[in-house]
Amino acid sequence: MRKTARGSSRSGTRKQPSQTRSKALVDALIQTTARVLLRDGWQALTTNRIARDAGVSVGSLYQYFPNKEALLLALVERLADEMTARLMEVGAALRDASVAEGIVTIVRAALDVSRRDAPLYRAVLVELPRQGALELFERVNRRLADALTEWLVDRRDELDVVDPSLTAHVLVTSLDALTDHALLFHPELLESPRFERELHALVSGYLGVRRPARARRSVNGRSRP
Amino acid sequence: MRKTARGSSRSGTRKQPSQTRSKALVDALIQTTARVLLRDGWQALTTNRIARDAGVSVGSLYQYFPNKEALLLALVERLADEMTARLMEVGAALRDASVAEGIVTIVRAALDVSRRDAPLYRAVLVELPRQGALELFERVNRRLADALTEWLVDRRDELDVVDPSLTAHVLVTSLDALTDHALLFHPELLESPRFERELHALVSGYLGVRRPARARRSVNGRSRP
Amino acid sequence: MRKTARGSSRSGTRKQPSQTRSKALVDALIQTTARVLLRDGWQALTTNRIARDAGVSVGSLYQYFPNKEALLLALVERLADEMTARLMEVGAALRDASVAEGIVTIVRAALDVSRRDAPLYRAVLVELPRQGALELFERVNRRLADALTEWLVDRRDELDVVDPSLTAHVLVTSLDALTDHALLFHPELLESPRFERELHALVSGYLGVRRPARARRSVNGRSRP
Amino acid sequence: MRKTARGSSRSGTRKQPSQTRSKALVDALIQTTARVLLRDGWQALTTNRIARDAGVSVGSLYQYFPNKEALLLALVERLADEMTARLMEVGAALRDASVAEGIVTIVRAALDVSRRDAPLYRAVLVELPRQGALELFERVNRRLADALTEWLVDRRDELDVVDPSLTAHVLVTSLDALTDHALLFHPELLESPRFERELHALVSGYLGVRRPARARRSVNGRSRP
DNA sequence: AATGAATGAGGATTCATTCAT
DNA sequence: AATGAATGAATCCTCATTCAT
Repeated sequence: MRKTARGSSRSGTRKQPSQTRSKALVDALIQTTARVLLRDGWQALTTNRIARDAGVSVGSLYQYFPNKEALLLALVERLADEMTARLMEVGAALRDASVAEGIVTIVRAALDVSRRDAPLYRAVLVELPRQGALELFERVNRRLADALTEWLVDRRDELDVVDPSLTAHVLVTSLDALTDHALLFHPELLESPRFERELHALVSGYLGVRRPARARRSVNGRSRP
Repeated sequence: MRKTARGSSRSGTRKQPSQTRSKALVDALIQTTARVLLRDGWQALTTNRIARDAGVSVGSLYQYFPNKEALLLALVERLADEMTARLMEVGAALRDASVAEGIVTIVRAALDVSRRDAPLYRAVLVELPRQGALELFERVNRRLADALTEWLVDRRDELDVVDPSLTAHVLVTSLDALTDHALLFHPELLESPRFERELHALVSGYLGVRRPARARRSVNGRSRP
Repeated sequence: MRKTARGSSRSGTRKQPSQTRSKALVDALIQTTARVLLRDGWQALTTNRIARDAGVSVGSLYQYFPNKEALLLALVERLADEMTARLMEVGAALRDASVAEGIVTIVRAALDVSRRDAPLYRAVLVELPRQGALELFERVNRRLADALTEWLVDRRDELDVVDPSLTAHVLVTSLDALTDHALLFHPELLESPRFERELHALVSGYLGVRRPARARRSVNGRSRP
Repeated sequence: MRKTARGSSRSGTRKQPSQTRSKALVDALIQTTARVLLRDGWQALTTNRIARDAGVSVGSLYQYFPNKEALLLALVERLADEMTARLMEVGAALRDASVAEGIVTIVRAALDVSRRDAPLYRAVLVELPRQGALELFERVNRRLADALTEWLVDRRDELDVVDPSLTAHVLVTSLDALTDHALLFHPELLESPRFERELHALVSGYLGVRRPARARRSVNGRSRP
């Protein structure tokens, strides 16, 4: 029967790669998927091509992924996991940060996450049409928002924040949306200090942290008289 | 031959639909494309299906569009044009608006544009994997940014703005990114006053306009009467 | 979606071949299916092979048959139709036949139907694993049984028949089963007078028509003293 | 490689399962084959599935069966063997049976054999497309025919039989064909006394044994006391 | 200009079979 | 002997595109 996938879970791997060998195979397949996507784009991304490039047979691919979609999802999942891991560090760094330091940390984190694996992340955002992928990235943001909320609560006195949870959400969403947007349409911005400065200003302004007028450009400077 | 288009121009209509009949046909095809995309999704969006639903033959479709991609692009183009038209009105309304009024206008415009044709816009964002489409939407933003730049220049005295063009760009990008993001992941936000309020706060803060009510502890704000 | 056939009827042709051209194509495909099945057997019966041998593209095949199964069913249907047509003639010939003539007619009909297209019929019986096919052949038998029932009723006085309908059914089923069996395991029997004679004896005996003892072999002879 | 078996003997087990363990394994595989065929049909009948359900590895399956076909054949063989065993008893019972008893015995035997394992037997008949299988069942019939021939010869005086061997063959073939047919198309008949009565009438008529009760108008029958 | 039947390369997926461990 | 991961040829079916009418 060609028509219906009879695999078990329909999304997710077909069998838990407990053995080392299997793990390596799954890894190779996901990485090859990324590579092919980057090198030759969406239309070159066929299961046969992936398998061949990964140095295995199609049969092996289907031993570990019930169908093509599952493989794609695994790629996205992996990307999301890496982002989450990096954001966990940000959360830790945030704990003892002053307001000024915190803002810098957050802005920098947003940029870093986008910069890292930027081309792949971009390809995934642009080329993969699937819904499920987007939800995974949402989860990543939720993680960061939680860490940020905590930080905002701790600095309630110094900041113009009424609802920390909402504010955190808006901040994360904004930064995510802005960096994603930059990644898609103005990749060069991700490397531009000017862009970082503007993000800084946006966050500062939103949080009610004003630097002296006419001195906006000194991001991190001690206020001049 | 599937992958390689041997048609002439590769993007844009194959012939200018000068006759009324042709124009109507092109319209019907684009609208049908939208309808099919909305009703049955990306997978159902085949040229044969579109032609049939539009009441014409595939041959006719290919008389006016060199290939499928061109048809998709035409749909996106039409959407972008409608947005631009609406933003032109915003630009006009902006001319004589005070700072406070302007901010409201801009925020509202961003939301309105996303809300209008939200399902179709969403479908296009989520389902169409093509690169070209995104660039079209960029053009729309550029239009708004220009109008906004002018407005910022005129109100230079009242605002904490050094580089109006850059500020306009960041504002437009932010709002666009935020509303797109909301459209994709939290459609309900587009209808929520809370979301509008936060966008408002973001813009105000970024422009250095403090709203007194909320300024529990305005670090450096000069409260205005 | 590759998995589910989205064709309309799932069994039967995808579109009514109203045009002459289409009819010819459908015919060619069915005949080619038969030819391939006969020449190279079940495993050679792939859609691509059939299309190629029929001198058309696979695409065309799928224009007229929603899937492989439908094509196979069409072949069986055609065979069943031809049998039915031939049996209609038998029904007519039966009307005015005497008891003795009728028995000869029926036995001969059973053999004729099996002999005609015997190899194809055999291939279909042996090789096509599908259920639906079998039901079609059942319909054919029902037709013959009806004609036979009428005949039995008309000759009630001369025959040892209590329930004509049941008797007709048993007769038809027996003859069908016996000839099918012969077709499958002893094809040579279909051409053997001996076999015909035995069928004759079976039917005669079942109907209570006894020929003089020790003279059983004279099938059609006028009884000798 | 799918189509071409490169195994040694092509039919029959690869090695004689001399050890108990091996015997058990072969048994398990055949039984599992039957179970899968019954539960999930022809399509689910893959070697991997069979092995898994039987609790062994595919490798082990191929240790004892050179290819899939051999396994299927073994299943059919087992079924045929069981039938043969049962028919041996019939042959014994026949020895001392009177004409009337013998007819009852034979008819009943035909029905019994079909009824036993009816679902599996049916599945094998309907679903297994292989040629070889059918020949096995032929062997079974030959066995019964031999026993029947002997019986006919012994009762030559009481019966209107010229060629016992041929008559036996026709009888066995008829009964087999009729019960198989019933199994496939009217399974309920196998349990119906009416059907048994008709088979009885068929055999009696064929053998020239008239039942007085029904002989409303026996054309030429010599009524026996 | 319009039609829509025809095309056919290409894609996802299966499964009998092998062979290194 | 047993395992089961790996193989890959082969299958069914799709759909963008063409072109004879």
